Amino acid sequence: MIVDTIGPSTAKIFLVGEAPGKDEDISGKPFCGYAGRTLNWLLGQAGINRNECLIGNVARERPLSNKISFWFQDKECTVPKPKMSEWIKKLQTEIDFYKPNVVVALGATALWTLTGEKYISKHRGYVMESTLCPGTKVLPTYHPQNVNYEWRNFFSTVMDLRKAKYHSEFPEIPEDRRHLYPNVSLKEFLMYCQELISDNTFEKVALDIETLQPGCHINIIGLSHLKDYAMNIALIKNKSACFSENEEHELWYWIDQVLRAKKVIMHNASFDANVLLFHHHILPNLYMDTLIAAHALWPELPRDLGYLASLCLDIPVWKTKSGQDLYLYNAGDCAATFGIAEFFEKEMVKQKVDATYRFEMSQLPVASMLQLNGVNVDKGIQKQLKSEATVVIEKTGDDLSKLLKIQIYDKVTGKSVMRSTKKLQKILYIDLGLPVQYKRRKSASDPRKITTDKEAIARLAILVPNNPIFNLILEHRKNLSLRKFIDIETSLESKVYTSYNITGKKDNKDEKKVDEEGRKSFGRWSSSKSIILPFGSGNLQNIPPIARKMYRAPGGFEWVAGDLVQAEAVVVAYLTGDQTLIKLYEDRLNAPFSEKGKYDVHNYTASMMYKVKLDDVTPEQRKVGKTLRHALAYDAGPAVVAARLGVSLSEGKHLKEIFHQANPRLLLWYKEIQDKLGNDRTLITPIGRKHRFLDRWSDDLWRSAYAFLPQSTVGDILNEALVELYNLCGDILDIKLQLHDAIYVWSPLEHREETISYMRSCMQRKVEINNRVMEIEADFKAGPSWGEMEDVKEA
DNA sequence: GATTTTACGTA
DNA sequence: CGTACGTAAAATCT
Repeated sequence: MIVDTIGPSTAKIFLVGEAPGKDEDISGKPFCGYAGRTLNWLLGQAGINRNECLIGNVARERPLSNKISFWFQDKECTVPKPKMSEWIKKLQTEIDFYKPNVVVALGATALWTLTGEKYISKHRGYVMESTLCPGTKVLPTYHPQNVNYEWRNFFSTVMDLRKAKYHSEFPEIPEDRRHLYPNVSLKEFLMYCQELISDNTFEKVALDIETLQPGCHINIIGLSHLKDYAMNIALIKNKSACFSENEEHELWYWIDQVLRAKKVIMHNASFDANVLLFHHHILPNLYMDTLIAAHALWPELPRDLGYLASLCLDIPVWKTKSGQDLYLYNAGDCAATFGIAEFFEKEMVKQKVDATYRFEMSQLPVASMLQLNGVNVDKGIQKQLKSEATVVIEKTGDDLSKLLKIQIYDKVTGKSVMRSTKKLQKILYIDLGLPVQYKRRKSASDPRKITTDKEAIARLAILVPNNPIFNLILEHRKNLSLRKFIDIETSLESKVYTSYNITGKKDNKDEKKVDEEGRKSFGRWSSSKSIILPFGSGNLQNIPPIARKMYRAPGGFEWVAGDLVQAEAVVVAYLTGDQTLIKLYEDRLNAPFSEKGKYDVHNYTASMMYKVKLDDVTPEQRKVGKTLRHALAYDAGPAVVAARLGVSLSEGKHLKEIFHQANPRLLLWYKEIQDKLGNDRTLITPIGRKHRFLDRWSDDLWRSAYAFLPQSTVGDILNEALVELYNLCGDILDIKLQLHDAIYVWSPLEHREETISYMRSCMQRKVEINNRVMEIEADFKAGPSWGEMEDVKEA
């Protein structure tokens, strides 16, 4: 059935979708099915009255199997079939006739039809001029059906529709008021700096640098003092310096003056400010990091400038030709950063996230210090560990070669077959005919995937007893993996470095993937390769214990670590209001060191589960208690419990049941979280950090939410401690690592007690949860290397 | 050569 | 159907 455009001829907004679906095909009306209901809801959120809009689709008939490509001649959907061409002309006529103030392109097909552009995620939120109807204003956003599939796009779509409502009041396409001065002369840039300094009406500047690899040498530096003004200058072109030493000296002098005199705004100061400090010894008067502000406001959303500008500003897309004119691109970034900062100042107060923002900003100095200081590697031990791993790899490889009668190593590349999933699948499941193992699925509706991961190999080892190959495979692969952590490049000072990311690293710079990847970012730091000092394995938060041995303290010093004991479990106890458990933790905290062993939460759990006295709990029962305490804080399934304990599925189910009987508050807490999510999809931690859960309403979302509160709370407590420790004794204590719930430092051998005392006073923080004051105990280890630390016994 | 998938390490 | 994170190499696509 033909589905034509409907709505009042006086409409200021014209909503254009893709093609009719099943319900539309039956009724002959656009957006009357599932997608239509979503559209109504989105419009409601944006304050738009559907009855006042023209609504239609590009295609007027339902395509075969609902695939829009049916109406195109090519897979890329850029060459329409004759029928489609007619419809496009019809749409053009309608727009020219009704003259709406704004046409909202819902989805990629409408975007392409109206503007000739592809990639909806790159263009959404940006006002464009229609190429189909020149002079007509187009605002692209996601198709409602996409919002049904990708719930995280709901927020962006509502923001876009709000912008559309604003733009529906007038027909004019806003002109680009930005004055961008890319690649100016030295004289012009110096004048700009000097004017900025002498004019006190401008108190803020935004800064953005571009750098060359390797080494992150600045080749472009840009400044902006207004949201529609930016200037930049080139320092390096074609690998050679643009200025003489004296000229460059003068340039940096004035940049330094500006960055001291003004409140400086950057997007990702962890990078820009660190490069300025590392290469030019400039310490800007940092006022706002828009990356951190975005994280405080919307931790669940992308944080790249292009995305943020689409939400906060009304400017044209400037990232489309990023490869072509780096100078224009940089100037656009500077101006956008300035504009976004203005928006964020107000929005953060409005959303009451300024405390979270200030807290994250306070973490920048210590994160910066940790990145630039690095961690020393003992080359001798590195070599020894590498050869030990190699011996195991070769031995297990040879044994496997003999047993399987195949060549384990590729003679040309030297690579092991055991790392190739495809080849190993063939060996195990086809050549040997072993039972095929599948990956544990996230949801029962997901497709089953064949796997040869270590869980699968371990299962095979049980299914096929007395076959040595499984252990050999596991041992072989484990050491291949371990060697990757050991065999790393260090700097000339034998150091490795990491970049600690306060907001997490995933920033989805890739426009095509912008709406795919999960963005959680619960407030814990992540650790990734430093591009300023690219030495080491990058992430220092996932080094295996054996590889930690090569990180040794220098003569006269030792590693000291403070660890928040069972931190997440303690937070869960306070959150669930489990009074017995809380008392146990409090008693343990207050007990003298020698008596702490009496207050063992896993013994207690086991005694409650098995209804036996504390003293009668067997080690086996304690293990069960420990496993369940951990797994069920995040609502693990019976299969996982069973697998972890090596028992049957029914036994796993039974254990879950008796655990919940013994800990009834946990299930109530789950329910409480679900109810809170039901209100506004938002949770707030005891520290005051907010997170919205935008994923599809499911067990998955709930489990993620259960994890959020304890994980984020512990992360924040530790970072509060880290900031305080750095501010208090950063000059006398050498802080080396942050591992989510632990802080590692180098301490002079003779000052161990003082070090621990400082660390304890910073780490054991009082936090109010449910009208009780929680304090998580810290315990301490010390030793010559990161991998050889022993508990510090205290009197 | 670029992108996606698989596996694996930590808290 | 624990969560979160980042990296490397293989597999796959263009």
